[in-house]
Amino acid sequence: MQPSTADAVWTTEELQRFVQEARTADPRHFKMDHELAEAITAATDKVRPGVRVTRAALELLTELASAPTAGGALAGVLQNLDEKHRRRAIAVEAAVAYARAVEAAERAAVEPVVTVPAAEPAAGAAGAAGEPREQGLASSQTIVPPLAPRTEALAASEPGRTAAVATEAEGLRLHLSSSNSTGYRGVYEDSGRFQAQHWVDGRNAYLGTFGSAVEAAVAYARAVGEYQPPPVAAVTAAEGFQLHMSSSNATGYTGVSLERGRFQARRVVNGRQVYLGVFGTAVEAAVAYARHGRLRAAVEAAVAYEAAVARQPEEGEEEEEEGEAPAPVVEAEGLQLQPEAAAEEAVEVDVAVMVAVDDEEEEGGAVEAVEVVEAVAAELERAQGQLRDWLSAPVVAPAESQAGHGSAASVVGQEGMMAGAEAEGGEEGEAAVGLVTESEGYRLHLSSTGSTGYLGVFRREDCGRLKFVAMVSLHDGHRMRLTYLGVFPTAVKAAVAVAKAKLQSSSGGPSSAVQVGPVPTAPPRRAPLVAEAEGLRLHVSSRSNNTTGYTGVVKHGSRFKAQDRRDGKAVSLGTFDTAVEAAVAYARAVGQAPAQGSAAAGSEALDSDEGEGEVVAVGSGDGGAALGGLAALQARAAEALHRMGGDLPRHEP
DNA sequence: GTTTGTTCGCGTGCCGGTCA
DNA sequence: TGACCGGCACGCGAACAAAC
Repeated sequence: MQPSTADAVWTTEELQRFVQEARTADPRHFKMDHELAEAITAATDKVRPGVRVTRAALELLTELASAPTAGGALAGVLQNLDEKHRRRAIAVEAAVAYARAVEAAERAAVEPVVTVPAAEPAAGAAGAAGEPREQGLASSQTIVPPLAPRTEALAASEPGRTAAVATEAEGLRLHLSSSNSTGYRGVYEDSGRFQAQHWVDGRNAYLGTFGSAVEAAVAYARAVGEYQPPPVAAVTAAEGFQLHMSSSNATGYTGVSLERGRFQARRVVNGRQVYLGVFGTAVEAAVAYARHGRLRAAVEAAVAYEAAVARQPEEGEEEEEEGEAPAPVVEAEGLQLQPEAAAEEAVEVDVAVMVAVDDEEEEGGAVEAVEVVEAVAAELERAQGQLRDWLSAPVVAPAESQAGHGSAASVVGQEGMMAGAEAEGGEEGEAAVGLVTESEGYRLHLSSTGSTGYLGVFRREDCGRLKFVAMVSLHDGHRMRLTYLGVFPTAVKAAVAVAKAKLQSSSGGPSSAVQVGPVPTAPPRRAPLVAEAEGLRLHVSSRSNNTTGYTGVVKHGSRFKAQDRRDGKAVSLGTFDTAVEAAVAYARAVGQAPAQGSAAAGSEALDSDEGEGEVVAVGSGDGGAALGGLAALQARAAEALHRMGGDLPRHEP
């Protein structure tokens, strides 16, 4: 849809400044995907300086900048995820936001939506505008802008590259170098990433590897002593969180300590230190500390509710539990937790509401949990770890996360493919044999860290009897909702409830990242090879000594390494959880496989070799959607950029 | 001879433990 | 609560082997 001309109130400079600010404000975010970071700059470079683009474009860029924290309560969840999972989630969000931003920029540049007020000069006055304007465009005229010229810095410093060389970032001056290919002193490109090094006393000090040259240059500038730290004390709130200030802490924030040049956040829970992560800035760490407090309050509230429900008279087995909806209104941590009979005794705990209970209120005793029994309190610690895993459900459960639990668990998580689940359903075998991966026609969500082995399933001992509590976290398009599903006599039944809930949630649209649902009646005998993924044709290898099935992909421990050959040397393209991801990286680096060549050939070869090889195509929207959409979006964005006269930075084949 | 796969070793930094 | 320390997993490149 074409925005109205009255909507076009932002200048290109404002957009570019916005992107730059976003990059410096959250370098970790942009570090996630170097190409995206480069491309977003390139995208805005394509818009002629001085012209106005739509407010919609800016809003999309806002979305990009806030991608790691989008979704309110969801951000709190993401922050507490394992870093690996979080990176992936952020990368996907960033990809989506990026593609939208490019799309908007494309609209602004290609479609006649770029407007210049007739009353003022086009470039100069518009470029000088520092603040967004909401009005004065009634007489504006619509033009089709020419393709944007490259910036002066870009043209002068790095012809052929799409990103400009910044001279300043994060409050310090960067060291430029005309002899260095990256444009920055002490910064070297290595396998598509940028390594910062500093020579001290004749030794080369490693400063870190970064996704962009600017970030590496910032690290170098810091190392040589030109870093001017921001006024930490002035930042008392960020990302919607009230930060915990501390006068005794060198960083200025409670729970934040400087660890080898980075900032580590920890929090004490039940007498134990909980590691919250390492961050580039003290403010980020402080935000993680505050965020953890809120998440903890949310978990406590849910568990408190569960405890209250459990105290209701139980008259036997699951039938009674499912048939009766104990509908107590429980107040815990300042929350009203009310069961909904219409939702099969589920109670929705609105995380967005829960996180509104700030730590200060909690610690001040303004509200107090209702009789959280000691057993529940002990369970909390375990539940927190499990909840983190569970909330990370958009990433398919690690394939080998359940070592020792048998093959039933190991078949789950193969890039969303419906792998063969040999395990027999039924709770009888769950303890002795291994985790059940399917039951009642549903594929169960496994957890690598939870005490029960299932996502969203919590173990609880009640009056000497072991019970299993099921909870599920669903995103309704606006915010995260934590839903209590009930108490079940077995972990499998609880896991089925979780799978059902997730399936119902995902059936509303194709965006569900985790493929749940009835298990196919005739699963493949082995994990099939994927011929296409993320919009790329993969290189399927027919070599007999290839163990992964993909050219350029080798097994590296429990993970998969993608490597390319350049000038006879092996160049690592990264390591990945799955062979498909590594194959995608390889295809992206060297180009796609021939249209109907290697994939089919590989399939045939495998078929002939073992008689059970299979090649399937994985499109976006299925189990691989979390990553699957990334390349497709990038491809779309690249095409858009190409039409605008530029290209995404890309590895040369 | 060239291309591709495997193995190995090193450096880095994440993460948990301990102590003041 | 903050600071320090150590173990270990991971990323990466180099060297070598194997296949084409």
